[in-house]
Amino acid sequence: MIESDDQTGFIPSSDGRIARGEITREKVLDAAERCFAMTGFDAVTVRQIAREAKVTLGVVGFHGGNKETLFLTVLKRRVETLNTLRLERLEELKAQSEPTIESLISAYVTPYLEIASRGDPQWRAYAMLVARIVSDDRYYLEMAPLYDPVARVYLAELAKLRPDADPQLLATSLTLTVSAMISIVASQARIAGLSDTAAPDLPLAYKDVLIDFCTGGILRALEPK
Amino acid sequence: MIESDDQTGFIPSSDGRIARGEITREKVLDAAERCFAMTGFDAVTVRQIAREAKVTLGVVGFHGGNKETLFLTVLKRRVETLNTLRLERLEELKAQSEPTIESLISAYVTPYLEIASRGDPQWRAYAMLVARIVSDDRYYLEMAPLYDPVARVYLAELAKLRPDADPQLLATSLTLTVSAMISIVASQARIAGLSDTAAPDLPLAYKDVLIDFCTGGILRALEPK
DNA sequence: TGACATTTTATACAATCGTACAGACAGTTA
DNA sequence: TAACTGTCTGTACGATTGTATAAAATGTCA
Repeated sequence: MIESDDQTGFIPSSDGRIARGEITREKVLDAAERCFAMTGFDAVTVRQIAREAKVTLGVVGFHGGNKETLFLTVLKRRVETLNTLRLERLEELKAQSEPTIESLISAYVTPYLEIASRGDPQWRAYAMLVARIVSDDRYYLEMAPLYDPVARVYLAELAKLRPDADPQLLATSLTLTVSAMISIVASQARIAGLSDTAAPDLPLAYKDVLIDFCTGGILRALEPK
Repeated sequence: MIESDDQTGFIPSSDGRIARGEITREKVLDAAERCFAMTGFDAVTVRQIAREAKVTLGVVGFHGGNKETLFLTVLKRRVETLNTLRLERLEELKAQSEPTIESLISAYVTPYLEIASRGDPQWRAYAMLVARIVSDDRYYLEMAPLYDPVARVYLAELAKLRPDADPQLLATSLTLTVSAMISIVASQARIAGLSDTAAPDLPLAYKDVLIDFCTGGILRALEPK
């Protein structure tokens, strides 16, 4: 049904070092990323992914393995990038001046919003996928070792600013911040629905509200009674 | 395999007006509620629901209809109750004194936390199910007419308190509040994971932090720059 | 009692699922 | 060229899916 695309069978042998299937592999991972982001793990069919990637069924298995393996591969593929962005922002922050709660929140939140707002639909899909799995405890055990370390770094910075604050209160505050951040990307339909005017669709447009909301929230939550 | 239970075939014919299958119907809906809450729509099997309800496969279809119909029935079954609770709280509030942002947030958030903290595992399951669908735009169109009207009532109250605030800012603030509330129930594993101490598992225990966080957040988000 | 409506059982069905694999194909190396 | 490795196609498999339905069971009512 679908005509063979331009690059079918093309191999970048100029270098000779790039494995022949590397391009196909990425097509598969990209397609899987889009599919999983759209409807979640269970609703997605391996055949759907194949169709989306414009490859045959067997290729998905060849490059992606198990459906579950494929899912985890997709998730882990970009974790490093996001984590690095967050840590870099933090370092810049600390190099310039003393961090504040607001600037910490900004440093944590901005990379994710930027990723979700990029032109690249692939990064946007990844952002939605993250939103999907973060709000589901089923995946927590699998995902915790990937994301929590960076969260703990930020948690430590918050603790430096509020040495007397209850650690559990700090953890809760950060979790609430994360879920607020996530909902900017995941619940855009609801935001647009409750505003009667057409709401902007780029997550970055909500950056200031989000940062204000989370900063104000943390400040008040940590305030000694 | 499973022995016939105590009440198999029992009919409350004392009244005679209660349909014979009403008990079975509720067993099916309850089981479906628990299953859908646990893993979401797509991962659940009609046969799983039947097993959970301790009825045969056909009974699920007889009382619940389609899998999708069953899902919607389960969702709609308790909406009225939750909405009423929220509106009652609001009325009490307005009767006593002038509402504040904090008291409004409390009135909106508390019923949900209480429902999720009840001993009744069924209500708890419903709370988790709501958390699942709220954070998924796939269900928004179906759910908006059920939940949004009450949200709009609260939105109007907020607007009364801050007449000059941008309506879109108000809508965003409320959405962030909702997602924070939801995450208290849905992301308990993550909260517990980031706190190193064992965190309490009753959502109501987080009521104060949540209200502080959301009020502080809204106050700062609405603050004129 | 016997006709009746409702509920439950048991089974069947086509469709689709994830996975596996033999063979065709392509490009590299000897 | 021939052997070889990595990639891809096509198809097949058993398992499981959602749904439908005939027949049995159950309780009601005349």
